[in-house]
Amino acid sequence: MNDFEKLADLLFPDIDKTPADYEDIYPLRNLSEGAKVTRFAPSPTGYMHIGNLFSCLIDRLAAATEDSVFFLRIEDTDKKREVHDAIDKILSGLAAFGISPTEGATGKDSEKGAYGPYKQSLRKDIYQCFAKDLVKKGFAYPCFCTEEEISALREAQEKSGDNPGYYGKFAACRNLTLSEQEEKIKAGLPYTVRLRSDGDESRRIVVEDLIKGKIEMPENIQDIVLLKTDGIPTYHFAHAVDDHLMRTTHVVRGDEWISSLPVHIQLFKLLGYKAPKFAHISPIMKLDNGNKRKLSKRKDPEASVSFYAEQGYPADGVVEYLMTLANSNFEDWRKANPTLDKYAFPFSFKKMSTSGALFDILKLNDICKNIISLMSADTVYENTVNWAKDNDEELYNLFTKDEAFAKGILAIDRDVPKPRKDIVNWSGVKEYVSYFYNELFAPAYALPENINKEDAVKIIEAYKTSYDVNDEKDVWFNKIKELCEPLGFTPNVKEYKKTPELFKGHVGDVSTVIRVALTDRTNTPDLCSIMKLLGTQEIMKRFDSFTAAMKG
RNA sequence: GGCCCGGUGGUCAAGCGGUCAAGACACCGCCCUUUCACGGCGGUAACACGAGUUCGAUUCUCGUCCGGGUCACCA
Repeated sequence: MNDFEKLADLLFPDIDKTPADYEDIYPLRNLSEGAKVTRFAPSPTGYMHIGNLFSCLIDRLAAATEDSVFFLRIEDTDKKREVHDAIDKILSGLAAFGISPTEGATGKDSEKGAYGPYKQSLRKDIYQCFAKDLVKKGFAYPCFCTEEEISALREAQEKSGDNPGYYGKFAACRNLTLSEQEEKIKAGLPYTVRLRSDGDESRRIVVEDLIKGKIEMPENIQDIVLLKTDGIPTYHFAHAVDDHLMRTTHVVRGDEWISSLPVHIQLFKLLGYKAPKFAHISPIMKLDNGNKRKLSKRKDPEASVSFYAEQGYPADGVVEYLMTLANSNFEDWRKANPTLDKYAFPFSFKKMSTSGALFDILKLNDICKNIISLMSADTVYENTVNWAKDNDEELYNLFTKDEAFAKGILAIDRDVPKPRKDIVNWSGVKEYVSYFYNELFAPAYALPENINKEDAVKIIEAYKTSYDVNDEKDVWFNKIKELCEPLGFTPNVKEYKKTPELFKGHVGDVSTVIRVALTDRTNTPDLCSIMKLLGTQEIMKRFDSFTAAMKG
């Protein structure tokens, strides 16, 4: 037994499995040609960033074939940041956007799949086994430096102009003798397990990134921490071990990870495994004082996926917007296939942008408008009620009190070849329907400048006598036209445009008066439909209030 | 500062040595029209800069500038 082997046993006396054992426990997956294994691996902080959703969506999109695997792994290696029901939050967050992993964590203490456990905190023995193996081979060693010593080292390096870090001649614990190590361990000193880097700064690694293309960087020379003092691995080590054992084929992650690629490549090499393919995605940015920056958890509410739920954005709209950011040809595809499932879209890593896109809420709005315009009134109703239940009690009560009435409002100019696109999100529904409900209707009656109050009163008084709620649209409109001439208006818009000096206005102005009297707006959807919904009694009541207000 | 990545209209972006430099959102105008919306038609607007390579550069190379990321016992 050599010194490395003795050290390994000293460090990990209880670990008796070998990496080969785990090879047998987690065999190669039986995948057909073209199938991929992707994973979403968040840390359970209880917060889901729009960028998390984005990369998760890419994972889902990449794992498109029938037997592809898309699993959820919980990276709970930092106990300081862990939040209580974070896993359920992640799961319900994904579910809200219609994404469900095919394997991995399914709840706080549950999971499915043969490559688990999928919670890193449950895999301690596995990491230690691989760490032990590395120690045995001389690729890792215990480091007894304290945090104070490490930060003192960094300060000294900053002063001397050396690159900061624990490496080469600065790696104090790198060349401890076995007896020195043994002494410290027996004294109970806490230690981390560090990589004994065999990297050489003058050599370069080359990675063919699926999105960015060829990435070339100097080899890693840092003796990075593999296992923290509590025996739990750092991200780097867990990533290499897990993604190998779980047989991940494609690692999709934010491009802030590119800088640690040399470490990861080195780890896979030292462990003796083939590295997966990498796809590093650009962050979603925002313009701030003329500068681009990543959407920030602290400063930007729209950075959190919960923002979109609170605002009542349809989940599909958010996902489809993200898809246009992923592959801009998605828009064309959607136009050509308006009803196909979005996951039928032929996603391509190559078509992903290499630079960070600015988040454009206007574009999101447009996509959502289109999606909602294609929904049936019933669907819009259901979604609005669901949203209002948690976010707008007044709207919820109004809508559920008379379901048919609410659906009637939403049905106006819907289910036609060219539906209206007024609704961007469910929080906007209230404003859209407000004049239908007396609880929300507080008219100020702002008439357009070209119509005076006296004429307005005359129009309404005349119209009151002829209106019949049973009139169909053409009869209804003819009655409004008939109002025109006796009052000095013309039913003929073209005639008015030719000789405006002969008239007080045209039929459009007359309708506007009726519209204002009834809705206090100059712009609304089809007035005839609105009036049928309001009913004769309410109409007459509103006409009276209007004329009273005009006279008073 | 070291190391990476990036830079086409206001935004998202096609492009991959020869194009009048697509399209979408936003904006403006016109048409349709009882209002608004929808829809249709049209418009304003871009290859960061400087050298090279080439008959020819948005496209290839180098440099400059600008932006972003990263340099933890966080992921």
